[in-house]
Amino acid sequence: MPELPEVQTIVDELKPLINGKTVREISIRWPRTVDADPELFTETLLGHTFQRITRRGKYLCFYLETGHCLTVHLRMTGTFLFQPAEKDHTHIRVILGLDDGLTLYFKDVRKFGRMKLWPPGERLLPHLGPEPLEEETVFDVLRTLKSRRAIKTVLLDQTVLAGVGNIYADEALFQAGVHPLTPANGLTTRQARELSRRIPRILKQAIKNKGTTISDYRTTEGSEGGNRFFLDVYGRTGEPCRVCKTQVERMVINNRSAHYCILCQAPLRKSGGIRGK
DNA sequence: CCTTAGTCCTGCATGC
DNA sequence: TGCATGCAGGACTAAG
Repeated sequence: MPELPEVQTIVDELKPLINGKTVREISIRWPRTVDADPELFTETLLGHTFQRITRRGKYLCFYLETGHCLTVHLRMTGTFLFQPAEKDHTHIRVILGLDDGLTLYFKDVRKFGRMKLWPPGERLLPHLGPEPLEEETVFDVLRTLKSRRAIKTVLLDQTVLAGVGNIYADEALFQAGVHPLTPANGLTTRQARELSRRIPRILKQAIKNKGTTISDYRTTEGSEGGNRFFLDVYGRTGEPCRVCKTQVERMVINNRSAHYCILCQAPLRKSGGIRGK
C-alpha cells in the first residue's frame, strides 16, 4: 500500500516527465475512480498543462496552469505507468494522453483509488494533519495528544499526521519500543521523543529506498521499492525479532493488523514509568 | 468522545 | 480441476 514514501517516490519520478506537458486526450475506463462528473473532469483537464506536481500526505497533487489542482489517492493498488505490460490493461482505470506521444496510465486493480479536482484558490485536503517529516513537528503533535485511543490507531489517523500508514506506523513503534496499544495520551515524554525521532527517519530512509513493495506497489518504472528488506516487524509475523529473536506477533487493533515484538515493545507496567501530566 | 461494522473491489489462499 | 468461502485493506460513513 502506498504510504508517504511510496507517493513521494512516484511524485519524484513523474515530475520531470510530465511538468509542462499538456493533456491532449482523456479516457475514463472506470468512472468511479473520478470523484466528479466525468464531463466536467474532462473539460477541466483537456487542453491544460501540468505546472507543478507535489505530495501532501498520501495524495499526489497535480497543479494546472489554470490554478486547478488534481489530487490522486492511490489507496491500496493504484499505480502510474507509462509503459503498461499486456496484462496490465484490464486494470487501467484512467488514461491521460500528453504531448510527445507520452501517455500516463492509472492502473488500479481494486478500484479504490480516487481522483479529485479542486478549483483555483481552494485550500486542498483541509482535513489532513501536518507532514511527519520533521522531528519537532511530530514531537509537538505527539506530546499534546489528549486521546486515550491506542497510539497505533492515532498514528494511522490522517488528521493527526498525514502520510503514515500501517507499515511505517508498526516500524516506528517497534524502533521506539512502544507497544501499539499504549494510550496516546499515556506516552511518556521519552517515548514521544523517541517516536518523533524515528518516524521522520524511517520515512526518509524509505524514500531513499524508493518505497516498500509488499505486493502491488511499483514505482512508475514498474520496479519494486527496495525498502522491504529494511523492515523489522511489518509482515514478519512468526519470524524472529531482529533484536531479541522473540517471534514477531500480530494482533488486530481497530480492524487493522499490527505487528510488534512483545519483548522489545513491552507495555509499561503501572508501577513504573507512566508519568503524570 | 469513542468504537464497530459496513462499503468499496479484486486476487489470492484455503478447504473440500 | 473447480467451486465456494474468506480475507486484506485506506478512507469514509452510519450506527451504537
